[in-house]
Amino acid sequence: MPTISDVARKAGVSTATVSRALNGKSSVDPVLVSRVRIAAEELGYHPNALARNLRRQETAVLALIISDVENPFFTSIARGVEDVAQTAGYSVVLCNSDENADKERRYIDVALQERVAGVILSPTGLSSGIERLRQRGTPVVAVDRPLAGHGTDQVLVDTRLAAREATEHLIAAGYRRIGCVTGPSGIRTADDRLAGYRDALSAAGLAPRRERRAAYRAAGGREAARKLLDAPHPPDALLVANSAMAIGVLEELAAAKLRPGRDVGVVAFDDVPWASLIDPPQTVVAQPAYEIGAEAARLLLARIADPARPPEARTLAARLVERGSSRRAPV
Amino acid sequence: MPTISDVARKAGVSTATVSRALNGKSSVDPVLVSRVRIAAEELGYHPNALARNLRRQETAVLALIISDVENPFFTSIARGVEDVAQTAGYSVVLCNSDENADKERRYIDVALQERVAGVILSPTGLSSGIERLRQRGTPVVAVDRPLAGHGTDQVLVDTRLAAREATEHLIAAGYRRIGCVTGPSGIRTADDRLAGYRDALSAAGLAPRRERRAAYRAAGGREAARKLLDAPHPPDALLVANSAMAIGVLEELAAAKLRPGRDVGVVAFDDVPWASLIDPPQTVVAQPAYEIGAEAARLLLARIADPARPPEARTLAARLVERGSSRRAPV
DNA sequence: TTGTACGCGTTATCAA
DNA sequence: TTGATAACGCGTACAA
Repeated sequence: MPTISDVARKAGVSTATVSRALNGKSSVDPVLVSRVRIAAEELGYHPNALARNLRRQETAVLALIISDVENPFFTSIARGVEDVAQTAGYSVVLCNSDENADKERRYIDVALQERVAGVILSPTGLSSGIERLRQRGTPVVAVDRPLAGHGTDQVLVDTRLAAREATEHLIAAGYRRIGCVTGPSGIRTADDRLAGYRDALSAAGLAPRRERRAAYRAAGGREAARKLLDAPHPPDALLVANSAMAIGVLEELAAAKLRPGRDVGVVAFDDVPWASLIDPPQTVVAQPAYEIGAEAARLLLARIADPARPPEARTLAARLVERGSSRRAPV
Repeated sequence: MPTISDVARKAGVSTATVSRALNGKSSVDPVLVSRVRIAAEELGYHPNALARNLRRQETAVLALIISDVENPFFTSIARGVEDVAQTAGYSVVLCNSDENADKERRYIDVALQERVAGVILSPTGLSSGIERLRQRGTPVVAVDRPLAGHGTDQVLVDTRLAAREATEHLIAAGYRRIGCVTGPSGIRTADDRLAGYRDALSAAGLAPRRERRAAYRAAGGREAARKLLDAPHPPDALLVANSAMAIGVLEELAAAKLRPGRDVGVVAFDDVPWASLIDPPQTVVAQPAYEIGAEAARLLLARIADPARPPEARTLAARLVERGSSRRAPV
């Protein structure tokens, strides 16, 4: 592990000159520059980022804290963030909070301790850790879910409206006993999608509601669907708030010999790659995940560059993609 | 951004005592400990990991460099790594090399500069960057694909054998014109799966081979499938080397009105969550992705603890999961 | 243009 | 048990 002074010694110059030569800041004699370059190369010298950042009081790394690495929605966001960050010379550290407030707090602590330049996160809940970021002045951008208290940059989707439109689409298709499978209370997207569902039902004068909450995972969807189907007046259609849950729901429907688009209408959030592959193809609410990530990264970089700029909240629109699962078979 | 000396001043002790109190190393007067704790809390003190690591000459972060964040196989690996690392007090930095040697090299550089404690990676190709890690003495574990030159810890899958068995399964089902859709030349898994396919064909005395390489993505699968299907004697079954490619292949088959398990047999690598959801359910080669990650993390931690221990290469087995897509309809 | 010397925030050594 | 102090490796005033 050669240091800058090893290089200096080998090149016959001072450490200051090595630093300047390698960073191309101040003007250095071209002859010395190449001597330094060669020495560094021969020694296999890699500048110590720890020391450099300690000295510079800044890091070129962004932390992205998402709630589920296995959810394609979030990995698409990650790609968006990465592409933008990359071109600006930043690295991205991906952290998986696993929809767990404790893990989220731990990762925020790590981000704080590592002195990352900024944080992008999809808040798990009320998110206590966030205040410490604010207090330390670390730039933060919330994605997918809003952060309580204003003054935060955010990139969200009008998910309540999207849920309402999806439900209205089911109503328009002729379904009348529409149910909703959503995530845990407290997770904003889960609450908003449920609210949108209720909006549509109320507007259409439909009752009663058939609602079920469960974990944002396949097992949760399976469980919720089973309970809904076992109830006295089971739903004839389902709005599912998350693609992982949709897997469980579809499994449960198959087990009950209920075919989507014929026996029961189904619309699920997120246009995953396999949505058009299943039979029948799945009607989905497509969220612009990649763009959310890219936009969040842009916002974060802008704030790092100018901490005083007014906070921005961008809301992107989702798009209903109609496929076979929400059709209603002729009676 | 309060420092350790702010805390020391406020608690009326030396910085050394603060350090000791907060790290619980040496024995400190309990009274002082609580005074320090309170002072730190009130100040909102977060130790500067940069300074700490610079001093300690070590970091508690692992870098995981994978070739595709959007591939469920790799995100499962990530979870395995994370779970093991977490319990050992390490954080995991996830990097997406995107099957791109340049990006891989850049991330290896970052890992080197940030002085991470160790690296787990799925090598993109010949991987030149790796030597610099070795040379610097940074522990490395290869996953999914081997690293040229011995002396590296590795966690692999006997993917050639798995491909052979999958092909034999198709043969046993009655298919005779079996084709193979695999990834780019140079990516070891792509090469090995192709080799396994050839093994089976040779052993059964079947010819000619119907092979096609393309990018490990849906578009690649689509393109490969189309070319194979357009050929003079199109295949009656397909072995697909990757789940992303499988999406493209299935789309292409649907477009050609070819139904898996009836018109054409299909086996694909990786038991993705939706494999049993499509119609017919997809026969897959299930790789123990989570376990690969967990094992790699264990190996890495062991090497960090003891750099002198002999390198280990673990090979895990894949499992063929028979479902509908590889059945052969009665003639 | 180059070199000397200090400080970034910690932890570890050594005395007290 | 505690405190003063020297590193860790780098960037950058300041002086030459």
